[in-house]
Amino acid sequence: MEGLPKQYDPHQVEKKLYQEWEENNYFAPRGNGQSYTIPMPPPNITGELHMGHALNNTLQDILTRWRRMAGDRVLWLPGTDHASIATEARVAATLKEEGIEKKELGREEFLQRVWEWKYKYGGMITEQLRRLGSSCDWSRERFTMDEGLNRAVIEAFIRLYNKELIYRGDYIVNWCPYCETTLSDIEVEHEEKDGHLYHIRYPLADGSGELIIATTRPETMLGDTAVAVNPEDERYRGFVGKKIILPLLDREIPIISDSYVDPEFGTGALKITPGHDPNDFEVGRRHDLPRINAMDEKGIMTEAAGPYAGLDRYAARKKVLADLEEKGLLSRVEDYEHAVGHCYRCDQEIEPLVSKQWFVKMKPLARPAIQAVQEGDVCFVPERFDRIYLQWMEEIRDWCISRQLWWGHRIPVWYCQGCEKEIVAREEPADCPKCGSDELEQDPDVLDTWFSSALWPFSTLGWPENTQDLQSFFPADVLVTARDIIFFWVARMIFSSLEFMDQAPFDDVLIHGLILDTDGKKMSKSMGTGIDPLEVIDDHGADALRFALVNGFTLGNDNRFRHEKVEAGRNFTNKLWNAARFFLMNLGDFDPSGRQLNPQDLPSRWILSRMQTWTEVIDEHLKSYRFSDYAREIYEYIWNEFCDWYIEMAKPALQAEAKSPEKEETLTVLWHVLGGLLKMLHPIMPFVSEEIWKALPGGEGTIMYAPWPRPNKDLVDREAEEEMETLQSVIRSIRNIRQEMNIPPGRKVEAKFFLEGDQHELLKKGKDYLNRLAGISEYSLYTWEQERPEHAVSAVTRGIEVVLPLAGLMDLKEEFNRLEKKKEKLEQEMERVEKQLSNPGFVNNAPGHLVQKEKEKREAFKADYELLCKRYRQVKSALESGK
RNA sequence: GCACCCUUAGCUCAGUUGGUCAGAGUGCCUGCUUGACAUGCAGGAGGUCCCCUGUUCAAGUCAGGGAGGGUGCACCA
Repeated sequence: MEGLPKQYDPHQVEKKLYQEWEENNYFAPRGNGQSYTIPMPPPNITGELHMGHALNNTLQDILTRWRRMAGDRVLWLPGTDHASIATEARVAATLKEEGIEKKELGREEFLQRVWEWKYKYGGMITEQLRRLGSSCDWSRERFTMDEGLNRAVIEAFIRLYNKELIYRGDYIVNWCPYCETTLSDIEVEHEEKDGHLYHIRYPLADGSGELIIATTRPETMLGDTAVAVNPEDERYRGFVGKKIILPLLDREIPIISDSYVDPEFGTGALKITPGHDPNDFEVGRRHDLPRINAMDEKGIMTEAAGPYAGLDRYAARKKVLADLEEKGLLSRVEDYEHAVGHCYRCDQEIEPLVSKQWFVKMKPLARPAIQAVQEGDVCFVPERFDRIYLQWMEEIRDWCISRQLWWGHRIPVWYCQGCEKEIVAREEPADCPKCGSDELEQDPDVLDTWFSSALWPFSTLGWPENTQDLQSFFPADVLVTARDIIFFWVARMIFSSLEFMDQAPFDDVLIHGLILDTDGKKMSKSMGTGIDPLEVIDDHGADALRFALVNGFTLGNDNRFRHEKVEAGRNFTNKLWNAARFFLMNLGDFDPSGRQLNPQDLPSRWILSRMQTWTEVIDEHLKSYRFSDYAREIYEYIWNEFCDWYIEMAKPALQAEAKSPEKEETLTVLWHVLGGLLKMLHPIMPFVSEEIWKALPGGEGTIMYAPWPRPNKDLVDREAEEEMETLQSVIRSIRNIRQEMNIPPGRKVEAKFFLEGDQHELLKKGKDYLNRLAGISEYSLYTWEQERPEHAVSAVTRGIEVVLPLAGLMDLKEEFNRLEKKKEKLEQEMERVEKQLSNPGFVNNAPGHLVQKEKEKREAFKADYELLCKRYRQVKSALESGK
């Protein structure tokens, strides 16, 4: 084993281990423990692994590996999402580069190409997830467009349709003229834009005057069918019912009154364009106004726009303004900042447009979904996200689900060309059930991608079939996802699951924030500020990346990515690697497996006792999803307790050449503790923990199924912990003195300890450790009362006065100053304790154990203080007499 | 406009239900080729926990107000 390299090299390890895990099918659920399910948020097939994915999947993997070791029958179910718009746009763009237009290719041929593209590139991200170490069950991998999921989508559509929760109708929708499809409300992103508010004169038909209306979008006036004023508005009361001339087109339109109009805004007169504004659409419905589509699907003005027909919307705006100006109808232009909707995929301005679309009626579905969260069937972690969810759910509007795209689940509706009957069916019907015509045409549109994602927690398990998997693994235990997807996905899964499964899809929803760049900005591919997780893995290994992503972050908050954190993670893997190396180098032919733990020496009693605390603490953190605490704590146990203290203290016993009971016991304890630490580390650092595990005696098989450590009360040893703390404190005091006195590390010194009788034994036991860790060659023990040497440096801790006689090496004056500082500090602390204890409010109201604690503290301080003062006086008088 | 988050050491951030909570990593300073590890070891310096006012025996921690930074939702054209 001495062949182990001095530095841990993840490249040698990660690929090999992952392959082994996957080949052995370790990721699939096994055993007959209780089931534990996590549905993986399916990344888009167009996607490449970014830091968000890396964080998201690290968290899921931690839970998965932890529960698996704890004995659960764990299913972490992976897959990918077909992402209609993104994929269609991507493939269309690729074709365009070859000089092929999507429309020329035709639907069937185009879809053929998309599938080809999917097979070629769609698996890329799943390969990348493997590099991260994700232990999801690839044998159950699903794709939102695979056959089973398609069945689920059609079933869902039909059931909702039959309950009249899906309907088709003419409504105003969000339209992206670039993608040429509708978008749901949440797919529109509002951005504040500097624009203008144009005040336009509309002359009255009877020539008796004019009204001035204000608009940010003058080109839409071409579709105006009314001007509205508030019924309460005195200024315009006489105008209601009159006709007004729409400038440029000279169309006569009515002046109506509607309380929607805000008299305070602009001039108080509002142009009404039911065809191109959602609010105006509603006004139009109330007043039975005609709807004019002045703009088409590409944002080009239609025939209805008269002379402006054929212009695109931006050109039309310019021309409309120029013409108004020329005619003197533009009364005023003011700067105005307003929110403009943009397509979340292509970032083009969206256009409100009236068209015939399919919608899901949301109110009846939202009600139980609200209840589920209110009643705690679904818990958001952190809790505050339930308010965000509820607020959205309570104000939800109907969901437009049809998309004018080819790539996606085709809407299972056929229209009879003979009698116009609408036929909803699982399979293509042969003829119309009403009129018998066989001329049927399927709706050309596909469904919103999120319609299929909404079914993910159960469609992936076989629904609508009542499969074994569905019975075993539904509902899921946890969903881990990013904040920006709560509405798109989480909300929709909840109401879909309640509707189709009659149950919430998962118990807990973990919401994590974004990984920001070093400057605290959102990482952006186009800006080049993204950091590629794969590069980080190449440089430092997946374990280091995982650790960096989890350590020091709070669930739900954004977190800056820093290279230093990855380096810290890498250093940690290396530290552990070398601790293991040390153990293996000392192992010889010793086989610790099967040996009883019966620790006699102090460090062993101590570390085993500490380990019982670790196992409890770590488990608690994981149970409460405190990933950061888990990472920090395991780091601390390994580095600061196991490596810094236990290994160092184990060295004397191990250095004995011959086999000895001490040596064997120490090896047994080292083996046991190291194994336990590896297991507790495994969820977050799966590779290095497995690699070391395999090198340990008895480490056959995989750490993935090594039993999760449980606390053993018999090994808890408070006395050992107390004694160890004292010993550590003494060693630290000596190190401190040595450093301050510039004693070279190699130089051994002599010490005198002044202490109470019951501590003599401890110091005697500590001989080897004091020698090794504090450089104390010889020492002698005295009682508190005995005489101290004058020319010496001293420190007091835990009732022990450490005295290093350093005549010649020290300056008495300096020592005096040192003591004075220590004395002052101790006085301050004593004062604080004294104040607490003399406060009747505290003594009477605080819990008893806290009062007790303060009292004990007071006693301990007092003892130390007396020692310190005695020494202080001695040095002081020595100084004075020396003058 | 409404809601939420953040403000703690030079930097990046932890601090569960109020009671050693003033922490970690990194950076900085001082020593160290100590036979696991210089991706390391040892020691050290660094903070009005944004400000104000309350509640309490006790407040980074709770309440109210304010300042600065960020995000989401909704928009009156």
